[in-house]
Amino acid sequence: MQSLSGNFIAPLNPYKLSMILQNIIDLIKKNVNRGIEPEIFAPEQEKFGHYSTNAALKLAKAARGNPMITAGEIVDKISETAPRGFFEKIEIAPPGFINFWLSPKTLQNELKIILKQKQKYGSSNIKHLTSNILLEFLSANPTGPIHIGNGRGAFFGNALANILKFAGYKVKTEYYVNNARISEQIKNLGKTAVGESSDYPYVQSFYLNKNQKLKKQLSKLSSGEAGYELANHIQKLNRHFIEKKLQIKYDAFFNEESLFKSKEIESALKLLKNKKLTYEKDGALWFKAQNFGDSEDRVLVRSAREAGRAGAPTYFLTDLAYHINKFFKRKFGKAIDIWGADHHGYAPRLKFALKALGVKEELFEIIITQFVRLSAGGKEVKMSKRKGDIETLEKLIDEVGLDAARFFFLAHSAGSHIDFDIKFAKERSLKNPVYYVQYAYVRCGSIIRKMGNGKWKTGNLYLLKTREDLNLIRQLICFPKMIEDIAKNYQVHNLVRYALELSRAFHNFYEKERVIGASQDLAEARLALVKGVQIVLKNTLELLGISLPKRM
RNA sequence: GUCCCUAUAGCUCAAUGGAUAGAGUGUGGGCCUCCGAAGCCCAAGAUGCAGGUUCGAUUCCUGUUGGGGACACCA
Repeated sequence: MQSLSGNFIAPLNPYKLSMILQNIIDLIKKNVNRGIEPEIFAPEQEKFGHYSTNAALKLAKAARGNPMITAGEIVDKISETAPRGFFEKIEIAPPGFINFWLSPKTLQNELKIILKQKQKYGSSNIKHLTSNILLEFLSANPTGPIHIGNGRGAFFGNALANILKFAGYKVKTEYYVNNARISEQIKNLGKTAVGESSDYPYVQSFYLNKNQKLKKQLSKLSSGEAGYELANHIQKLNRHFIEKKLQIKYDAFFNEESLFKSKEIESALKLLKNKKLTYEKDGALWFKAQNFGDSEDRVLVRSAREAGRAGAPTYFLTDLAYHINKFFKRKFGKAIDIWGADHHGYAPRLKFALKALGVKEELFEIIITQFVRLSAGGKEVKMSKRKGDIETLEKLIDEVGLDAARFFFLAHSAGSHIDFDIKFAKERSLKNPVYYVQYAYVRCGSIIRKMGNGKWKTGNLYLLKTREDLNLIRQLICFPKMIEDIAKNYQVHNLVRYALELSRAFHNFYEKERVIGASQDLAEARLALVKGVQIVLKNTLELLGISLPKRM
């Protein structure tokens, strides 16, 4: 049986919860075999305390010991060295969990910190090692409107960027515009515009019929130029929609076409050739993807197999040049791409290529968002740009509202398929849980408004000791750890669930306890608590991009 | 055929290998002389199937069945 070594470093007053928890983790880690990460988490059930750790279970497993005995040792060590009065109770529960109850004093101290830090509560300004991140998301093709499926990437990317920045990372957001003149989709778009083909049948009804001037102008151009001009027109409309209606601002829009103007396509090719990663076959130039684990080699430059396209770069090459630009020209420390599931099969080759060029695997992450399956009254609706039956995101937002749409998309993990019934979207939007959260915020504001400004002191927080009081504080103080976790695991939907849980704790408090009408001392203390809830709800909703109504 | 995602309550979704699998919605029943009832409380209701690893599996592995998707010198 091993015993614990090392000391718990007690922080000075005022107690800082995050430091104490970190100390516990560090103490445990010192005593645990490498590769085992003990976890401290907020258990779902109240009776398991404010925080809980499985450290003893992990430690005992590694050492083949008895978890209950190991837990006892850990508890001895912690209670020996923790600041006096920090914990109310520490308990060991079978099969070996250690449950911590913070003392009312600790909880109340944390509330003081919330009131003091306000909009900064939960944020961090620690300089992270993998700072300077480029986050690319949405990047819808400029050949049509933003559709409902794009909504996932849009809201997810935007919220993730907010969270990463809040957590202290340096992040730039970017939108990649696939508008290269040489690409087949732009050419086909042009042919459709001048009436030489009908690859994009909705172009007439969506764009040209509404804009005769543009139609006339395009008809004078070659199909290639018409495609480029139309793509730029569509992109302009899409960007306007993204910025004005979705209220998503990007740091940059990057044009695919610019990679040709700057000759970065050629230099990317040169780089690959110099590293001997290419070969010629059947008149095309190939990347040796198999050498890096891909199932087959991939074409970089086309052969004359398709008339008129010999020597043209594939999308793979332009996309690779774009990522070379991210890493080597602009020198981002890390790139995160958010892609729709229809591109998932394409992810490996890009990863292999960047790996071949020396980019460490963990510095290039691709997050795949799964499909949104559309139905109408239970019947599935197929989205096909070609057929012209497009369900635009704009139409959806006009029907259900931006907040409800955002909340719905963000509530689901990126990797899960979601079903969306258009027919019931509006009806369901009235029951959208976003209103549950916003209503909690409105109730906070209502109490604060009624109490009036300036007439009350912060109050004696030690009077907050009912079940509802303490439970509410318990929810509040989870916020910083929540942010920290999401910045690492990108599980944005956890923040949505947190918003719901905090709101629930508040609604419960609201039903069972009084603020106005309590004795003056208690009313002051509860007012402070309500202000704390308002602060954390505001921080949460702002990160998610949900509006904060004063009245509903 | 190969590969990726997925299967949890009537429906839509949660659950970094942990404790009695949570919410919303729907269904049934309660709560406003009291800070806004867009709220609160109570009830019934679920891990596709078969094995394996583990003190412990919704989670990991194998097989199987069903759903979605990708397999271009399109993007």
